[in-house]
Amino acid sequence: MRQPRMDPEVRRQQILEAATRLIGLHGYNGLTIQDLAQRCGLTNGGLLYYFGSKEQLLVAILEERDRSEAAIIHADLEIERAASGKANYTRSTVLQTFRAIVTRSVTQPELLRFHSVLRSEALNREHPAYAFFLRREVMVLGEFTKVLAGHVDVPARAARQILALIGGLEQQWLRADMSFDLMVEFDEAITLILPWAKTVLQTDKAFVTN
Amino acid sequence: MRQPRMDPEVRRQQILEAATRLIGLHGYNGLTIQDLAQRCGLTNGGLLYYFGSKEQLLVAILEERDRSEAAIIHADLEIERAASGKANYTRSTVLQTFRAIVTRSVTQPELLRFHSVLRSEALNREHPAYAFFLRREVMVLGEFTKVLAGHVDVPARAARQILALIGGLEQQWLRADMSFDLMVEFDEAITLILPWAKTVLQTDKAFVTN
Amino acid sequence: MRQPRMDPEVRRQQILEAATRLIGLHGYNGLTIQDLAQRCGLTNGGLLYYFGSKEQLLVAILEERDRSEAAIIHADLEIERAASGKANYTRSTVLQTFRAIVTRSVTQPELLRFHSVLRSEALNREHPAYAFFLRREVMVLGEFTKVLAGHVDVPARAARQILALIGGLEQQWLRADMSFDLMVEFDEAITLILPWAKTVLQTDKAFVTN
Amino acid sequence: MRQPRMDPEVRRQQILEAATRLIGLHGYNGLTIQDLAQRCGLTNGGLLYYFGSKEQLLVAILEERDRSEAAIIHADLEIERAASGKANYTRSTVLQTFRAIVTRSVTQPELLRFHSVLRSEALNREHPAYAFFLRREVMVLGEFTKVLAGHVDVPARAARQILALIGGLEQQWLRADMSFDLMVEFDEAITLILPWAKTVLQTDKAFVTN
DNA sequence: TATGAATGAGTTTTCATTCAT
DNA sequence: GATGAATGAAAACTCATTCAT
Repeated sequence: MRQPRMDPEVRRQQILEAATRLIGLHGYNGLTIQDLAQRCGLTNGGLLYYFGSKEQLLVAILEERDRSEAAIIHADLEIERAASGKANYTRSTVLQTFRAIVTRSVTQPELLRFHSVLRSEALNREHPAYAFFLRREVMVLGEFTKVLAGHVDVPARAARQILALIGGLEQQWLRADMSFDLMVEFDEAITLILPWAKTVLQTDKAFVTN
Repeated sequence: MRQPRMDPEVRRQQILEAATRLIGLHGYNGLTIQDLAQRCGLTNGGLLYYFGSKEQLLVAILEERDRSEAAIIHADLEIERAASGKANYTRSTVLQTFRAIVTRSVTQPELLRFHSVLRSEALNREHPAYAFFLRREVMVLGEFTKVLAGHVDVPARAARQILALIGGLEQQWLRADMSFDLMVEFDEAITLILPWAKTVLQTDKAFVTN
Repeated sequence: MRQPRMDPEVRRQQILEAATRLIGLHGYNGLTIQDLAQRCGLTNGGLLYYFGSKEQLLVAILEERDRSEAAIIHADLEIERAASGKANYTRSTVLQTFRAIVTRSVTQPELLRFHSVLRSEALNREHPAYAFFLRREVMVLGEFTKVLAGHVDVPARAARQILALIGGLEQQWLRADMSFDLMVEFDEAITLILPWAKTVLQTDKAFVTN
Repeated sequence: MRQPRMDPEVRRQQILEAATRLIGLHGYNGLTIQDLAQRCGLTNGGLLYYFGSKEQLLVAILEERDRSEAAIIHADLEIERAASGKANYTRSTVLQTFRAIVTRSVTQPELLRFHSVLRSEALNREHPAYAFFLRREVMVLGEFTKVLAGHVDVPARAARQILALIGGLEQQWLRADMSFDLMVEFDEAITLILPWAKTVLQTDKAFVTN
């Protein structure tokens, strides 16, 4: 027993993080338990002790993501609207909803890589993450649509467009080795759909700065 | 010798097509020579007789794609501009350039799947298709930029946006099992960037109909 | 500590019983510590705390069997003969000796399964139960031979035959999912070797009934 | 490629034989592909090339057995009876039917070991050979019953007894390391059920000798 | 009395590849 | 122009066992 026995919760997190990174590099199919275990400093069996199987490991990652993401975003929005008492969200909130997603991608490119790669791999109905990403896409589109209510002509369509823009720009950003400013490009792009975005952005920034 | 000895070129094409389909389903990592060979009605060795190795097979597919795609698009454009004698492309041509891509995706969803899946898998520098897709993205963005000259404020940026929109909408379309009209969604989306698109479309259609 | 800390002796018995059942199903090779531990509601390590190793667990089961079986049979017989003062056993005792074995199998089919399966698996010299079953077969044949003295021409041969019949019928009974009356079949079979068996049986029964 | 490429049919037979021997020693659960492959002078994969999986290997063995056994016995019997024109078999044939089985066991102890061990292991409904041995036992009992018609009071019962005797004696023989004469013991035992057996045996032998 | 993390060896199976025929 | 036997490496997973706590 060479491995200096770690706090199990810490170890779990360590594994999840390493797995997320590796899937971001090679996809789920390209991930090998052996490689992952080695990078975590344990044996094959030692790793599977935590998650039982490769697929369950994936599920664990996705669940973790779900917890830390969708829930939070949704909750934030609800609170804001409840507080305001109005039917629709403010322009600032709408913009922040979308920008928050991109901000996260910029600050955590490994997570972005993970999503970008796995999401495409999971286009196949038999992929273990297929259902997850299908469900999630429906949910995100729904959420976007709600958020956009009152701000565009056809909210569902705009939701599609924004989601497409985010995903598409992110992928270009990764392929270009993050050599352009994703945030700037997104801000420009969102202006196509929400023409008032630029003004709001400047106002918000001014507000923050002062 | 069960296999009724086929014309080698036909056989090659058959293999390439089957491989394209399978990569569209499982990615390059998920593709197995065994599976592919079986579906082509020949043995492992028989298949490798044609392509030497799995990676060379991938290269062959990509080369084939290159030939049948970029070349054609580019050539068409050049011809058009040369004929017109002007510096910029006509609105109709610009629109057709982008629509042609989407049209191809709609009419050949298996090719779309192949690109969608492989493009993401190839985000990794070590992936055998990494260089291909990097090169290609640069080229496409360049082409788009040129085409957009004189039609938008910042052509390079619009190129980015259009490419992102196409890729993003395509992926949504695949995940939704092609249950919405991709062409319509694209036409709506392109209007955000090229406000005159709708008019041109109607005119063109009228022209075609009459 | 989920397990409600049990009386260690009770726990030991619980483990032995579960192990007996599982070996009856999958043999010793097919038994896994993991499975056994789970069914006993404790962990791998917890189980091995009791028996040290898989092989020692098997030994423990066999010892337990030895204690509760051969010993008892043998003792009963000795008492009977000592009491009677004669050199040979009475017909009733002879018959009861063999019937007792079958009765046990009928009333405890899980034990029968255990013996049936393990006995065959242990035909291999390297099997951890090889010596046990070899010793035991010699002993049983010897016991049978002694018991049969004066009742058949060649007691050792009859012992062989009876042992074969019991084992063979038992296995048929198990394979047929206990769908015929093993006791009846045995009583009929034993009559081939001990022609007076039927009469004795009827007399004994009459005696019991009245 | 160290292995001097063998005639595939010969290789198949070699594998089947080695597998039969190993299963006779360790059972199906105790058989490992690795061990088997090594003894055949091939790698794991090389072996599985022939049979696909461990279970399919077992199936192949059982099918081979079926072909070379039941079929032959049955055919022989039918021919004999058809030739004689009578409803029942002759005493000599009846006896030969049973003796043939034992003879085979004596001359091919590895086959006997295989059957003895696997038959018990396969008492479990989930064992891959369960169905095979169930079907086979039903068939054998049926065959025996037919053969015994006209020669004993209750043919089905006698069939049971004979099958039990054969199986039981065989197992004793194996455990005793073949140190007694199984054929003799069987001939003595069958006399219990077919009292004329001894006479027939002597007559047959005399006939053969003269 | 156990648990629970971890090992090391081994399991079946898969895969890309090779090469004699 | 292919087949078909075989390899070698690696895949995911299992298992008996160990040992600090």
